[in-house]
Amino acid sequence: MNVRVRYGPSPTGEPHVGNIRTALFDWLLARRFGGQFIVRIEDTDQSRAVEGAEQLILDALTWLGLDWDEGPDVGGPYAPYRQSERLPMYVEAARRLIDEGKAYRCVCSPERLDALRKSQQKAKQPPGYDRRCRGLNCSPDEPHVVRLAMPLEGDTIVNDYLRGDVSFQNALLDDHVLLKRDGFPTYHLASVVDDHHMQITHVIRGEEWLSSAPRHIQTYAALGWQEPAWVHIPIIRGPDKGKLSKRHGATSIRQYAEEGYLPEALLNFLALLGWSKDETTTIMSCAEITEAFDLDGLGLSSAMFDIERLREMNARYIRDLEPSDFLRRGRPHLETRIGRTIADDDLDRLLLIAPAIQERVKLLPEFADYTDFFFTDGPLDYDNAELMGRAYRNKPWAALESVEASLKTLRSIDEADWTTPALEAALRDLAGQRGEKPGALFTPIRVAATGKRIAPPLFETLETLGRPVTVERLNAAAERLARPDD
RNA sequence: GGCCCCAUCGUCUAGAGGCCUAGGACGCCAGCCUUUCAAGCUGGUAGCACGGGUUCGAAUCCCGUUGGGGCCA
Repeated sequence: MNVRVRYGPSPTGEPHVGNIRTALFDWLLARRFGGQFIVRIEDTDQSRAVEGAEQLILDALTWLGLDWDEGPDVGGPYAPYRQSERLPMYVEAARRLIDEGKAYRCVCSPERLDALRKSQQKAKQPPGYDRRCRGLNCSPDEPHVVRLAMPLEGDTIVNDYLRGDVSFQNALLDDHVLLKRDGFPTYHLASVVDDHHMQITHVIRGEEWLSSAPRHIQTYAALGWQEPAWVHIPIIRGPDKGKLSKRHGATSIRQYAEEGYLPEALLNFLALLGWSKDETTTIMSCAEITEAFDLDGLGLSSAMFDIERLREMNARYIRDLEPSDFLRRGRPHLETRIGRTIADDDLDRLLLIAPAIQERVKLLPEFADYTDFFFTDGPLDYDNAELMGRAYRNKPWAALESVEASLKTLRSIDEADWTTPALEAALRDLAGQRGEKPGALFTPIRVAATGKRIAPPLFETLETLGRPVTVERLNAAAERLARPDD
C-alpha cells in the first residue's frame, strides 16, 4: 500500500492531545506501511497566526518521537511546506476554475452577506450564500472573493474509509469561498490543492470535517483530480462530553511533558483512544504499536479523555523504566526542588533505592518528594508530632527513649556493615527486644532521617544516606524531643 | 433549527449471527502482604440505551425512538 499522509497544523498555538492524536495516526500509518509522513503548516489565516507556534508544534512532535519525512524545516520534493508560501498555486487553481466556469468571482459586500444571513435567519431558512454573483462574471478589478459553483441538485457521496458512503444533498450546500478578498485561500481550497500536489493518499482528520468533505470532493471533481481516501476519525471528548478544546480540558503536549508524563506513556495512551490491537493488550511500545497499527482497528465512536487512566499508564511506564534511566528523567525535577545541579556520580548514589521510588512515583515531579532529603545539608523541616507518630502520640519522653535506643543500635553498626540487610536485622532485633511493633520503632527513625512521614523504604534509605548523616539526623531528632516545642 | 455522525461496565475497549453465563484494562470495593506510602497478589462490583422486525438463533443485520456529539448558523 502506497501511503503519503500529512499533518496540517495551524500555527495558532501549541498542539494539544486532540490534534496531536491525528498526527499520531498519520505517523503510524506511514511507518507501518513504509510511506511518508509530511508536516504542512496551514497558516493561511493571518489574523490567527501566533509567533513561534510552528516551532512549538515541531517540538511537540519531536518529544513524542514522531519524525517527519517532509516538512517546513527539512523541505522535501514538494516544498515549500508552508501554505503562506504556496499562494501562487491556489491562485492558479482558482483562476483555472473560473476560466472553466466552475468557480466565479463574487463582489457581494460583507454588509450584504450579513443582511442576507439575518433575513434568512428571520425567515427560518437555511443560511448560505444566495449565489447572486454566479453567472454574472464580476470584474476582477473590484474587491472580490472566489466561490466554487457547487452542483445545484443531486447528492455528493463521501466515501469515508471508516463509515462507508455518507451522502449529502447538494441543494443544501452553498457556494463556499475558495479564495478570500486578501487573496489567501480558505482551508477548503488550500488543503485540496496541497493534498493533490503533494500526492497525499489518505486524508486523516477529525470527524468535525466530515460535513465539509462534500465541498472538498466537489473541488477535486471541478479540478479533475482524483480524490484521496477520506479517514474521518472520531473526536476526543473532554470531561464535559463535548469536543476537547482549549477551553475544555485540552492540555498542550508541552504541559504534559512539564507535569511529568513520559512521552512513551502519552503515545501509548493516545493510540488507544480510538484504536485497539486486540482484546487484551494495553501496554505497547511504540514499535509494537507501529507494527500492529491498521486503519481497520479504528473505532467510530468518540472517546473521552480520561486523565486518570493516563496517570496510571504513566505510573506503569515509570515502574518499567531502567533505574538509571529513571534517575535521569527525574533529575531535572529534583534539581528544581533543591535549587542546584546534580552530577551523574551523585545521582547514581540513588541506584540502590531507585526501584523502590519508581513504584511510588506516578508523575515525574514526585521524584523530588522521595529524594530531596538525600541532598539536604541543613536541619530537616518537620515537627515533633510527625516524629512521634501514632505509637508515641503525645509521649515525647517515650519517643525520645525509642530514638535513643535506635541511635545506640545504629552506632553499634560499623561503617563497613552499613548495608540494608544488616540495618534491617539490627533494627528488627531491637524492636523485638523492646517488645514493640516494628512500625512504632521505625516511624521516628524515618521522620528523623527524611523529614517526612511518607518516604521510600527505611533500610535502603539509611544505607543510601550513609552512617554519618543518619546518626547526625537521629541526634538532631533526639535533641528536639528532649526540648519540647515552645 | 437544518444536515451529518455515533451508541457494550463510571472510563478506554474486545466482540464483524451461534465460541457470550458478554472478555480485557483503568477506577472503585474487600481481603492478603506490610516499616510509612506504594507496588504486588486474590476476589468482587458494574455494561450490550429502548421498541419493533429478520432469523432456528442477535451485542452483532434492518427500521424506528431516545440519547450523545459534530458542522452550519
